[in-house]
Amino acid sequence: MAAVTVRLPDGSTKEFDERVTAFQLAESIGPRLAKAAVAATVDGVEVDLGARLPDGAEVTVVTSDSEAGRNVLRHSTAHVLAQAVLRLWPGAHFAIGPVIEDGFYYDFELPGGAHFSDDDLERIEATMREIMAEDQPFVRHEHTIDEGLALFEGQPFKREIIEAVGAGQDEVDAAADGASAASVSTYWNSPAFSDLCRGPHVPATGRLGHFALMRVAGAYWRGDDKRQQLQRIYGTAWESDKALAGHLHRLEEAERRDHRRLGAELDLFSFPEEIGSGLAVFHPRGGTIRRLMEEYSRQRHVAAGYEFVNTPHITKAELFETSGHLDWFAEGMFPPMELDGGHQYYLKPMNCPFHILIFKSRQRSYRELPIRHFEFGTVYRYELSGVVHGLTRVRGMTQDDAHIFCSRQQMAAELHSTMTFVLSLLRDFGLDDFFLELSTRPEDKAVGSVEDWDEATEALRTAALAMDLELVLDEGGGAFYGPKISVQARDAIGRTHQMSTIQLDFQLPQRFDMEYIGADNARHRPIMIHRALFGSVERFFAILLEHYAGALPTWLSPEQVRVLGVRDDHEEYAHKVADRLSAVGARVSVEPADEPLGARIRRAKLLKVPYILVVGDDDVAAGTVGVNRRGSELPVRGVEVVAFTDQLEREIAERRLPESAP
RNA sequence: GCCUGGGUAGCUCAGUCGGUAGAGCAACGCACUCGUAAUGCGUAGGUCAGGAGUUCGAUUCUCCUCCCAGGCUCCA
Repeated sequence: MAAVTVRLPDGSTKEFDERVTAFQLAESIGPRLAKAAVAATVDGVEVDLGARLPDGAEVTVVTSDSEAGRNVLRHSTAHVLAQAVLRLWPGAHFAIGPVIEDGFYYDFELPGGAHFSDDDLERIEATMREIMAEDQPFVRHEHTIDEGLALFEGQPFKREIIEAVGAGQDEVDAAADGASAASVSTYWNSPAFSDLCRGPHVPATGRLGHFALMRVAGAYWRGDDKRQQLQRIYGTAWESDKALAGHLHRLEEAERRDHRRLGAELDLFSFPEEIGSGLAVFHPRGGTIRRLMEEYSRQRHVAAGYEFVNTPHITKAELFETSGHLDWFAEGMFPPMELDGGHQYYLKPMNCPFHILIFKSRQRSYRELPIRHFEFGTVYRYELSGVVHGLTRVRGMTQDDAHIFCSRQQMAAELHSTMTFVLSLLRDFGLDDFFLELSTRPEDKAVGSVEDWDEATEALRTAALAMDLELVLDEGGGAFYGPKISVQARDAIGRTHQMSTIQLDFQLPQRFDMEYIGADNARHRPIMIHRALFGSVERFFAILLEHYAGALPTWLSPEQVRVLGVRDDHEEYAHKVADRLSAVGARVSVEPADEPLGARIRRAKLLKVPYILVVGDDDVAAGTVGVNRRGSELPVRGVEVVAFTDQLEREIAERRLPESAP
């Protein structure tokens, strides 16, 4: 047999006397690599370790500690999950079991309409460990469509996937499940179990084991809410117990930062049941933070040439008929109220039509453009009960909403300055890791000419590219009336959040017959840009809270300094210090000495107050304070009041951010 | 809206195989006057989410509604 040469990622080559498997290649390179190997790529295609390598192939060994390798582990673990469920519930149907971020899931339908309970997860996990102990091989087979259908007799979901392929439909989706136009592939583990799958898989189930089942949930078959609901089990799998523990720890960390938990602990906001789902009230501390966010935003908007407007919360139905909202957004709106002899009034879900009416209140000249109307506009949306979530998905929210009306010639410059403005504002709040997403024309529900869409999309793209940030394309993700750019921010623990949106709109100006008089004395239609930088104040609040784990920068903290006297006869001095700080605009409180100092310090720490000042005999005598700064190990004694006041004043004025994320 | 799991004191939770409930923290009172993350003792606090049904009797079983969590679908 002819010698075989394969090329490795570092550019080197290796020769063999015969066609070796990917695993043999790994072994020939080193035992550690062979041990870590879970799959390989040959000329860019992922294959099993057992695959024989063709001559001249470019081969990469995929190891379990890479993202690709973990995905192989997760996919294989998902198969074991399915096998365990079929072992425990004979006659169960299994649907799909893909890899997702940090884990996997598998969808099932249990016989007799049974459902998984939390206790079942433990049983399933135990059975999975048995299967792993059995070290069953993953053996790949290719089948024709008919063979596949026969093999999955009694498994309607598998057959549906295969049938879709046979009918020449849905090829792309089906390929992911192990089917291509000509054939389907399966992985055989034991006489009792094989699964439709594209692979690759680890060589045997003994290779797995660092996994956990997380939860059960319902999920629609094929994600379609018209179709039946299946039982989904979520799990996670990693290359080692250490990596698994790390993941579980990250989940705990995220839970610790959960804004709903922090909102209660820090006494910021609540959702009284008496008011209704998704409707928040902000307590004094939360209200202070909101006020500070809004005040700073207002200040920046004034400087950026926005004008402030105010509009009501309800309106006659006709306004939303004109805007088109009742055609395409009605299900997102609260039902109408009937008033004034049959007139229907709606709570507003968006502010745009109101701002348009302000534009239209008199004739406009090109000399006025661009006109930028800004409002903290409170809107109400009837979110389905299952989607309401903390402050991030609510039924009543306040948008930092503005609409820019400009000429086509001004559009590019406006987009550019808006983008610059957005990023600058977000950075001032301490978010600095961004990428942009460009959402283009939705195929099925777009209105307006393709030329308009193209022009608008290009204008957005140009503005986005000028920001020198990563730009991701969201094909077909735009609203029906225009394309949009959204700013995505990564927070302190690496999660991404959609923040600002900048949306171009040719439609509403037309629907409302907006116009201005140009230099040519003719009527022209303005372009409209919708933009919200926080998105909603509530949501931005939640993101900031989680980003800082509740320890907001001093300038945003509801209570910046708490002064504690060591004994109650230090209280007079404590108040003197507090007055000095209040005089420079700081938010300060003094707590009486009715508890031991340690307990009072603990309370202040739990509230994440940036500065705790302790004053005792020495301080009264010397005019100093003891400074216990949030995040620092040791307090600093004997700081001159003037020196502390000066540095605090500077820190607030500069809106300084915490030195390191907490 | 759909699926699963929940709702017991202000918070975190225990408990009742159907006989109306308990802890820790918090609150309140008294004592303690203290130098950097929990002082001690005491008191009060619950239509066991709400409603209906079954039952001699329901916080417990059944049904409905509301609210919450995690998903699905949707979305700022």
